[in-house]
Amino acid sequence: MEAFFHQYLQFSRTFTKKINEHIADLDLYQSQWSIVYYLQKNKAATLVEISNYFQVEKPTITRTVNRLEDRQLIEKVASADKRERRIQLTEKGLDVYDQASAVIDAFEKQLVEEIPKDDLEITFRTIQRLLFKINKEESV
Amino acid sequence: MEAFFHQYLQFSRTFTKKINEHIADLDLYQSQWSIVYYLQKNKAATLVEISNYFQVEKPTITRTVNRLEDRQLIEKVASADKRERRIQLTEKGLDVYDQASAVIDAFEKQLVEEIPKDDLEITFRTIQRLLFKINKEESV
DNA sequence: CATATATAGTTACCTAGGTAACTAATTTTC
DNA sequence: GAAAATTAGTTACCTAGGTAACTATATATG
Repeated sequence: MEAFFHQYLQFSRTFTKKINEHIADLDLYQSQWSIVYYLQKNKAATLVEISNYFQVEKPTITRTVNRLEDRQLIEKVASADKRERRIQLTEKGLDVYDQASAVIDAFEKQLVEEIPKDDLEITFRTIQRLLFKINKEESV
Repeated sequence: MEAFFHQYLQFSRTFTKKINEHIADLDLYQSQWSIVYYLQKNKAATLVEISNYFQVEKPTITRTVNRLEDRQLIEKVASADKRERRIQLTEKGLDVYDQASAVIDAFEKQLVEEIPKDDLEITFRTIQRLLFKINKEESV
């Protein structure tokens, strides 16, 4: 079973690295892209919503969002709750989304193109089950 | 297809986090564990051998190996080639291996126990194919 | 054999994940 | 309605991935 998880992490590292290479022209990184992607799909969101969606801790999200804000890819949205930091894509952010989206879609499609649909579905479902199981684990 | 890779990375993050929690008592981290594991299986190795095996860049390996050396879990092995830094586990390192190995084996087994063997095999093979494909990608 | 090239490893610095401890605002509870 | 508890986000600092540029040694080549 060691080999299974070893290989799993191997692909994860390589995949992230390649995504980074593909969007380097846009001065974007994979983790930044994932937030841009989320904001395009969800229009506006708080940091906690993003944190929950990706199951990534808040400080990590804070930092990445700050970088997107520095680059003016996102902007603040008014909110009744003063604790919240609600954000959305700017015009520039949408533009970057469009460009990155094309590159990444092509990359991902090309990656899976020769793999049988059934195998991909089983793989997806298996990872889903692993994810469900690992999330049920009590925190040690 | 976005969902596929999104979920893939999700599990990867959570898995690493849980491994870290499980071996925190041993003052070990997942990446340190992976090198300890490699050295137990391969007796002695150079940093380049480790770097190639995990497909992780040399500076990352240097740093992690330094931490293992600081903790006296590894030691230098004589080498004819003066450029090389050949290392192996110390007694203490072997002891930590035994302890971590037990914890991690149990964790991984429990994670996959309810998943059909066939599904795991297909998943393994599919990731293997993805890995092969992504490694063939010319560097952008 | 002297020079050029390749290889092993390190240093400096970037992004990205984590935890712990904190502030400020909101919600619950008494 | 005041005090307590919860929630949103930040700061500081840890490990872990990356690239670029470097040193030192070993190997190839003319």
